[in-house]
Amino acid sequence: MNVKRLLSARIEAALKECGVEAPALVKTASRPEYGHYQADGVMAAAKAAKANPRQLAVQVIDRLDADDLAEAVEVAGPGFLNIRLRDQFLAGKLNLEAPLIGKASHPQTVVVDYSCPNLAKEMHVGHLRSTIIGDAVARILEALGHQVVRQNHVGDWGTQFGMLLAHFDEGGADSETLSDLEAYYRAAKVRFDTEPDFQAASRAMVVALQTGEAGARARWRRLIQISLDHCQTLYDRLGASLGPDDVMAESAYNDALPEVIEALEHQGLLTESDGARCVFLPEFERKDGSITPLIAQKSDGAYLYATTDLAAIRHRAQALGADRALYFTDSRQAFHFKQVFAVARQAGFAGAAPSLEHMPFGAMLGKDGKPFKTRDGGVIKLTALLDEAEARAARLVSNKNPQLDAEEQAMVARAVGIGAVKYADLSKNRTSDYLFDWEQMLAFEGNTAPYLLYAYARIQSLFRRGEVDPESLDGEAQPSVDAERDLAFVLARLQEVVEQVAEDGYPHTLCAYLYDLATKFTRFYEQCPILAAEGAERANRLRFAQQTARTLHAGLGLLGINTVSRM
RNA sequence: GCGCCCGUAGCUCAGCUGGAUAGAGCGUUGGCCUCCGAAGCCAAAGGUCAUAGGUUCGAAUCCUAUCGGGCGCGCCA
Repeated sequence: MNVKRLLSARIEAALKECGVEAPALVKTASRPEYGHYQADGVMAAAKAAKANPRQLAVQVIDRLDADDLAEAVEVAGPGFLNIRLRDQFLAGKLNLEAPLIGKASHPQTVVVDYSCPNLAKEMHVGHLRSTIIGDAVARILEALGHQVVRQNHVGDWGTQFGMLLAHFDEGGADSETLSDLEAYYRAAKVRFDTEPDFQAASRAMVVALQTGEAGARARWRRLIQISLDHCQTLYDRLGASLGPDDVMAESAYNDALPEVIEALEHQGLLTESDGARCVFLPEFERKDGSITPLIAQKSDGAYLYATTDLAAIRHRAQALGADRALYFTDSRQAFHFKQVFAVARQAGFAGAAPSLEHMPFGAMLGKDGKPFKTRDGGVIKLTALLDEAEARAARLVSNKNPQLDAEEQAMVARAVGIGAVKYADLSKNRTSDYLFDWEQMLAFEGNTAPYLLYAYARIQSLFRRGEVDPESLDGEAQPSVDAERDLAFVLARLQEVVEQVAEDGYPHTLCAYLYDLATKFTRFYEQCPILAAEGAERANRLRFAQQTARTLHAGLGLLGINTVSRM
């Protein structure tokens, strides 16, 4: 149950009885001495109603029906409502047999467009953000009972494939030597830039591909399959919930592109400009009175990615029946999507639904604050990053826990290393630019995945040592001392945090929540002996431990991070 | 030139539709392992929230300008 929403509803009802319709603006209290939640909406409501905020606050409390959940609701300062929850109410949220996450009352169909690498190249660190953040949001939406349709809109079409296929064709490589896709791409690029004959062959190959010439098509299929397999290996290694069925490549829309143009034409949206067919929407007017066009078809007749994106929107709205379509791409494409979304609405490709939401993320910068590149101007391959992460974690594990057998050490190193990389990315606000730093990305202390995994492992260790079967624990955890109350309050907030992320697509709030949880648990653990306690107290503290373990496991699971019982 | 995003502690970042004394991690300093795992805990130092105005009972948050950074802006994706 979403406690925040429950409180908001109660307070808004009370406000309404006072003759004011206004949002309650409930948030977790800014300071612990203010209680659990605070409602700031009364002040704004009083302002709008030209009433005295403190007087209105008193009236709201008089009419507030919250005795079942709050032990105290008080007016403070200029008109804050401070709310302290009852221990009993918190305990009711901490039932070991109840599901941790409640389903949405109105399940939606949500398309999540993420990862989307270009198949001409190897996946590199730049693909992490879309893949990891999109995956977390997809999992979260699913956990809330929404129907999620993953769409891996991979780039498998366009001029650069002509180059690769020509290289393929001229004996520059065969499928066996494609194990290093990046090197293969670079080799082809060098030839393209230096050999006129090769350049001509490349262009011819594009034409052959587009006209459906059988040989070219066959080679193209082989090439993208190799690349897709490479991606899948990385998805599996990363623990991304993407599979072959989620691939909806650009080329899949090829047949729909003429229809898109036709539809635009039919609605009088197309204008020819310098030979290209464009859509000029008044909302994209510049200061000088000209309009930034969306180019739907080039002067040579070729289509562009805007056209493909329009076709994709039509597919998502009409064939997939999406209520929402979320796009996890970098923020440089913000204007592109703004245009495409506007044109899609105008053309009727999307009606009232789906809501089209670009979920942008910032650029990756180097330590110097400049756009990130390696010394030779290249990029760091994803494989290399994950190798390094696992190697560092393996050293640490063998150091800290040498008694684990080799197989378990390797398993733990994977969980810790991969988890650290993912968490480093997930824990930051996605919209800000991202500073790539090995040390920071592979840190194992402080607010990191290993810290959360460690808290979880300690709980499992506790159960082992106490010979407690956590599955056999049942009932509610009852808080009675402050360390327990603090822990209980965090545990009770999972639902509201998860719902928040489903709405706005910012998984870093879930990370912050889990870190807070692990911190509160560790304090509880330091202050409240569990196994040394006796009888009902011991049983109760074991319930806190188990509820924490369940929440950590579920929360990390939503982020796509696996827990380990020993590390 | 126009547009979008950003500027918070030495470093990396939070700060939720304006709200109470701006918070974490790393790093630094000092404590804590005969005590359920020290990848941990406790404590301390550290901030004119880029700058200058404005709106407001109240501004890191909203508005304007300036400085600084990143990114976009008709036939790449």
